[in-house]
Amino acid sequence: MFAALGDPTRLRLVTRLCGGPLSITVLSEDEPVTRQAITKHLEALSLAGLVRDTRAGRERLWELQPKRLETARRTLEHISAQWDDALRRLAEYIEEKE
Amino acid sequence: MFAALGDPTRLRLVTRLCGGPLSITVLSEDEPVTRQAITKHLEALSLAGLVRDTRAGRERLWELQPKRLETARRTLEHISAQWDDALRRLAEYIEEKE
DNA sequence: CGAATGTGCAATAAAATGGTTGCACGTTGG
DNA sequence: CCAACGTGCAACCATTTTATTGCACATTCG
Repeated sequence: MFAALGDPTRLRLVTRLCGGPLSITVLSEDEPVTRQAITKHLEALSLAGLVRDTRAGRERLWELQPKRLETARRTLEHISAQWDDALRRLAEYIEEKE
Repeated sequence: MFAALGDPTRLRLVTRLCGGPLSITVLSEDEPVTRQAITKHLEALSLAGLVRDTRAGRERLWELQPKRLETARRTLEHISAQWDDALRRLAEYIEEKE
């Protein structure tokens, strides 16, 4: 999932989808790459569980699926917390030594 | 930075560094790839501002630099928040319509 | 109906990525 | 001192990723 958000184009797509569902063509308009490239990026995001698509006539609408964002956030929090612990232990160790 | 955390080996390195600074050789011992590969991963993490290195004699110690993790977390929070807003607006819109 | 629109699929090309080997160089400890 | 250890650097290879082009298919609207 971090890999999915790691591409600048995909991160941009995610932020644009914050405003609500959009079609492939609309998403392509403000990007410097072709529609097909955008499709592949959306499929990558879908594989990571970050977005999902709905068919509406001849359009394919993509929308955010923010549950996975929560898990990513928790992972980062976990790492931060562990690091804080490590720092605390290190401080205690130094104090003990002196 | 999401790209930096996107590689499984690098994410593993980050979690291992939660316990405190470690040298390249030590980090390589539990990984299936060569020391040089680990070096490249550490440099990628360094470029993203996630870790930093200190020289200690002939060793090079790497440690976490968790400030950037905070900004990443905030980014995810921001995206989640925007999405919540969008959902709320959508709900209001539908209600208004009926 | 027929043209325009929105999309899907396949082949391909170019670039980035992840990994390796081989060797050189500084540091440390007996 | 010198052998072992920890690291740096460069060349190189394979795979994956990113993006393109060309064409086909379905849907909508005048």
